[in-house]
Amino acid sequence: MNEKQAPNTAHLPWDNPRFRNWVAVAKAAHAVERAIADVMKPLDLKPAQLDMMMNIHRHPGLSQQELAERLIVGRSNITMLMPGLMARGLVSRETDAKDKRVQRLALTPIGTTLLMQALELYSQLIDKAMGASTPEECDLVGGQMMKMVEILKKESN
Amino acid sequence: MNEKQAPNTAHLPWDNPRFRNWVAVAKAAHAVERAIADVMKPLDLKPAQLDMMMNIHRHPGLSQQELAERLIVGRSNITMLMPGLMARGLVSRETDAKDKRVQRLALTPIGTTLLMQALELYSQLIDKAMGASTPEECDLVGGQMMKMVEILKKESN
DNA sequence: CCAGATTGGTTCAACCATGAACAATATTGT
DNA sequence: ACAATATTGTTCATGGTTGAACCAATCTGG
Repeated sequence: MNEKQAPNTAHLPWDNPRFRNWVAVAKAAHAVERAIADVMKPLDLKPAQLDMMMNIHRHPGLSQQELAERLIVGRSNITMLMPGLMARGLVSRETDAKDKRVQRLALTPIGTTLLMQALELYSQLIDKAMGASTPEECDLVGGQMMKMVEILKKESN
Repeated sequence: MNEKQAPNTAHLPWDNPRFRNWVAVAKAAHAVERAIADVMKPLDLKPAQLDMMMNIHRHPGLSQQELAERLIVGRSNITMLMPGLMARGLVSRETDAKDKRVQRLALTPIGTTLLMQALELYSQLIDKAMGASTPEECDLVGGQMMKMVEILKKESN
């Protein structure tokens, strides 16, 4: 009946390979997030701001609503972060002419420059962290993750 | 041989396979985190609390310091969450006899029961989300992630 | 034995993220 | 045309997470 005092390994979800492996993913994501925060301190950019700027760069002119969807984040979150980025002249915002409700976002030249510096650091960090993986392995990992996001998107409707 | 490392070559970091794929990992982790929060609402457990309980279950008698290290989280975070879990009778805490500084944590029977329910839901969610992946693919993904955590742990010292 | 350095934990103020309630603007059905 | 409805973004109160400052217990090296 009674096992040793060592780690508790009753037969439950730990036997599930998917579950066990996902826990590793979650932990890695958390670890990288913290490492990113460290690396970005010199640029005074936080992970959330970096994510925003990355998406604005890739999809210039998107609305705050679209941005929130992409980041899987509440709309109010965008609203709260925008003033800081605009005050630093990194992001510009103008109301759409056709629909005065929507605010269209874009990076300023200064924002673009800063983003490039940040991405360089980001990329270096990831290269280091994933240095033990071949490009093929990385592609497989990334592919699995994209599938997951798709499935979750469908589920959540 | 001694080519410059091209600071501003045409390499938008999205050309970097590792980087591009990592973004997918981060997004999936975020999406799952939010899905977990939803699924756990009936049990009134938040992801952070769930993570804590999972670790206490696997390593009964660990200290708050050790727990914080495992979760990659500040010590104060543990301190702030403990009262809630103890008030609900989910986690017990007692000061170590040999070293009166350390607080040793354990799940109560109630806490264990609740954790099992939570893990069942968690496991189901992950099974759904990773349903498109074979166990082998999951193992590869999990393996890569564990390598990353190891690398980052070394780097951060 | 004891002064200084270390370690485990707590407190606190600051900052982030969130959802609900709201205002302004579009869209739709009749 | 126009009253319901929906959508976009903001405000606000709440709760989570953090690092620095702090206290108490322990360890270290004379």
